[in-house]
Amino acid sequence: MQTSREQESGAKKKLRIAAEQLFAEKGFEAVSVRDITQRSKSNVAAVNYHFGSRDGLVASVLERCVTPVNAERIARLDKLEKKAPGKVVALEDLIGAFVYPLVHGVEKSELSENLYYSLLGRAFAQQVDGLPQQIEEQMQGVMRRFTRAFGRALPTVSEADMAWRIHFMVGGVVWLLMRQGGGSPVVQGKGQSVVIETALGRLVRFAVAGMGEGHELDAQAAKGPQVLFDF
Amino acid sequence: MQTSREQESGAKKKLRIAAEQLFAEKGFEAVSVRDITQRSKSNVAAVNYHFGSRDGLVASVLERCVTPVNAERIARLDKLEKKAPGKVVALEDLIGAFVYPLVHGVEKSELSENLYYSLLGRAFAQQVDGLPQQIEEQMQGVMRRFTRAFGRALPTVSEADMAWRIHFMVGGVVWLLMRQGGGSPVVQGKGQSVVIETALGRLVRFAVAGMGEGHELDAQAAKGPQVLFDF
DNA sequence: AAATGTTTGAAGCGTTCGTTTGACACGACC
DNA sequence: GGTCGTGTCAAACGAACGCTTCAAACATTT
Repeated sequence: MQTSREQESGAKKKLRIAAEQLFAEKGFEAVSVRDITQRSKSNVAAVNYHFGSRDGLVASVLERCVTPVNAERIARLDKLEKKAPGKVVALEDLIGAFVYPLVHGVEKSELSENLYYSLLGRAFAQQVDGLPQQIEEQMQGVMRRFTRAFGRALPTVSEADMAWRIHFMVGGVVWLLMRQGGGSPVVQGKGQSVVIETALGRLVRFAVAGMGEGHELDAQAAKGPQVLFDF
Repeated sequence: MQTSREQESGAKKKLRIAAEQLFAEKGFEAVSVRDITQRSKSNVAAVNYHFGSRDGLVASVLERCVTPVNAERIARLDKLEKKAPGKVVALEDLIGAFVYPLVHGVEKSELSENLYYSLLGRAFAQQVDGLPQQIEEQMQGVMRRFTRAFGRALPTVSEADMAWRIHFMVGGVVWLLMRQGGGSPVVQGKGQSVVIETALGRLVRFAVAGMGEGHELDAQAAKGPQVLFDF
C-alpha cells in the first residue's frame, strides 16, 4: 500500500483510536496494552512495534490531544493581539481564546463527543505529574503568553491575584471537561455539540466575572504569602 | 490490649497513615498494598486482615477524608440559616461555608499540610467514578442543600445557570487542592497554614464574583440545552 | 521470481499484583 | 494448664502486567 507521506498505517491508527477510547473511559493508568489490543483486534506486540512501548502510546495520544488545542489557543491570541496593536485585548476575548479551542478539534476526532472531552480533561488534568517534557514545555509557553496578556488586560490586579484567578479558571475548564465526558455527564442535550459550547459560554461568563477587577484582596492579605506559578 | 471503645489498633492506624500518605503522593490507583505495608513496616497480609481488602482500605481512607469536611459544611450552613431565619444567606457566606471546611481537618490529620490537601483533592476529584455509595450519597445530600441555598441567595439566576456556576466553583476548589498538594505546589510560603487559607480566600472572592448576578446568559442561549446535575 | 523490508501471530519471558493460607506468638478467661 | 480469640508472619497462590522473541505472512522492490 502506497501510503502517501508520513501518514500512519491503518493498524497503527486502529491502535491509537482504541487507546484513546479506553484512556477516555478509564484513565491513562487503568488501561493495559492487552485491553487496547483486544479492542482494536490486534496483537499484543503491535503496541510495542508501532509505539515502542506503552508509554510511547500514551505520549502519542497526549500529544495528539493537547497540541492542537494549544496551537489554536496561540493562534487566537495572536489574532486578537494583531487586530488591535498597542491596545489591550478585552478580558472576555482572552478567556474565550483560552477556552473555546477545546471544542475546536472534536469534529476531527474519531471519538464521540463525550469521550473526546473526557480524554481532553484527563490530559489537561495530568499536567506536571506525568506529561512528556515536550508537552509540558508547550503548556508552560501557552500559560506564560496568556498570563502576560491577562496582566495587560487587568493592570490593577496584582500578579499574585492574577496567577490565582487564572488558576481557578483553568480548574473550571478541566473540571467541566472531566465531568462532561466522564461516566455521568453533567449535561445532557439533544444537539450535543451545542451543549458543550453553551457550557463553555457559561464558563467564560463565570470566569470573566471572577477574574475581572473590583474584588481585589486588600493589601494586607495579598502581600502575605509568596505566590509562584508552577510553569 | 484493652482498647477503649471502638478505637483502632496501633497497627491499623499505622497502616491507614501510610496509605493516606501514599495515596496523597501517587493517587489511589497507583499504590500497591505492598507499597503500603512496606512503608508502615507491617506484613502484606495486614491490609486484608484489618480492612478486608485493598478496596476496603481505600474506602476507609476516603470516608475519613470526605465525611468531616461535609459534616462541617452542613454545620456551617445550618448555623448561617439559623442565625437569620426567614432571611436569605449572603452569597459570600454560602461559598465560605462550602470552601473553608476543607482546611478544618488539617490539624487533626497526621499528614503534612500539602499531603493532606493533595489527598483531599484526589478524594473529591474521584467523585462519581469510584466512590463508595455511602460517600456518594453524602456528597449528593450536601450538594442538594447548597444548591437550594444558592438558589435562594440568587433568585434571579436560572436553575440551569446556578447549577453550572456551582459546578465551576467546585472545579476551582478541587483544582486548587490537587495542585496545591501535588508534586509541585502552586503556592509556597513560610507560614504554610496561612497560605492555603489565603488561596481559599481568593477562591471565595473569585467564586462570589463569578456566581453573582449581573452576567446571566441571555434567554435564548439559556433555554437551549437541558441541564441536569449529576447528583 | 527472488530478494528485501514491513507487519502480524502465538507463545513465553520475568515481574508484580491482590489475596489466601497455615503456622506461630501472646494475653485473657474458665 | 488448657483453650480461645486476636494479631503477625513468611510463603505461596493464580492472574495480570509490560515486553520480547521468532517464525510466518505480507508488501515492495529488484
